[in-house]
Amino acid sequence: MDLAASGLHPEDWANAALAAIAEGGLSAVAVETLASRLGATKGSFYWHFADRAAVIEAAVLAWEESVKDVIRTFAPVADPHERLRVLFENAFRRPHAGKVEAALTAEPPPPAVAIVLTRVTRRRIAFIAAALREIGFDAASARRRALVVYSAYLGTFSAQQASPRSVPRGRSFAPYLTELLEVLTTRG
Amino acid sequence: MDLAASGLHPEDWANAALAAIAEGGLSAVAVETLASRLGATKGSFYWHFADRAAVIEAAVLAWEESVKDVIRTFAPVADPHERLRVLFENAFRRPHAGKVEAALTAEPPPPAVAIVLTRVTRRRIAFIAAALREIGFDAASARRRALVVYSAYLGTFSAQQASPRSVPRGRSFAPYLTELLEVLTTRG
DNA sequence: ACCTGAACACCGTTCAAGT
DNA sequence: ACCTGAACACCGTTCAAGT
Repeated sequence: MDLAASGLHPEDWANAALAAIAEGGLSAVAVETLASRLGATKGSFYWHFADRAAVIEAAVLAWEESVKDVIRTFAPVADPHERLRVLFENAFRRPHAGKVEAALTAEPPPPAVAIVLTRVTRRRIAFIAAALREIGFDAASARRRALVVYSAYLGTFSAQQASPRSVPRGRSFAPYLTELLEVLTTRG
Repeated sequence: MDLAASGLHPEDWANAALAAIAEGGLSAVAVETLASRLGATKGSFYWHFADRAAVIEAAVLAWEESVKDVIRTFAPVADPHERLRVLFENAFRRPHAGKVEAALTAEPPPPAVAIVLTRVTRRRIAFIAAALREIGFDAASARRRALVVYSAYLGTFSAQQASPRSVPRGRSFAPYLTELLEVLTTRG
């Protein structure tokens, strides 16, 4: 395929930026790197975007769409326990799982990014809280537990990054996830 | 106090760098910013440190010492439930709680930083796991739960950063922490 | 409309010169 | 031993010029 074919679209830059964030964090979003990866020059980049911050915002919007897709995919699962399990199994299977979230929460983000990040976070917590209400928790404790579940989800990636050997991987991950969900979604 | 008094020590730079990380993430560690904050010049910085990475490493080592202090402070608490509660209450009270962890896990850190980060992570998980064993969990499930607890701890900061209004703050934080610890440290 | 390549600004880094 | 200030390199950004 001819990546350097004339006619690069903004989405091409945004996707390249999103991939860079997932692999190396925000600091990996370098205009020159993106350009050479797409077979273009820095000047071309500045035709499509005002600055580096703009392509990061576009990348984050693309990320939001992928999150919506995931939620749309798993929302139809009837059993709420099962719904949460497949949701998290899917999430943890991805090679760069949690990298975008980590990159965006590492330092105070620019306002445009913060807005998207907040939207995604609320949508996810609401999705988990809804499942917990179906399980039988009242609204208030469903919200509190949803936050614990989501925090444990985010934090597991951080812990994995911080000390890979401390976090179960591959074959031994399933029992860990089972216990995590059992503990957090069982009514006391 | 005369910050610009001649005789800046490496710890001065390291502490300034650690404060910068806590406030604005790794990208806030700018040699020129540190220098002007200490009333010195960039040239002075490069007398004490080989490069920017070196002061970041020194900052992370200072952070590790503060973590050790915290553990030393709370280790004597006899009741393991109480020990965990005061540990987390203390952690969440700090203004820049979780910022260093977030900054260091946002992207693959340089090897020297990764080593310290792993050390701190393992020490913390071991400390929590020990409390869970005292509570009555067997070694294997104490380790699994300790990881969930620590992940929830880290992730709560991320969620807070991502969507402040989604996370209880101030007066309403105590009940959230109570539920979190109750759920995670109660034997099924 | 879309892209190139050269130029400039900023900050990390070096270093000769000062005390 | 410790620091300054000027110089250089790198990457974000601009822009005149090309197709």
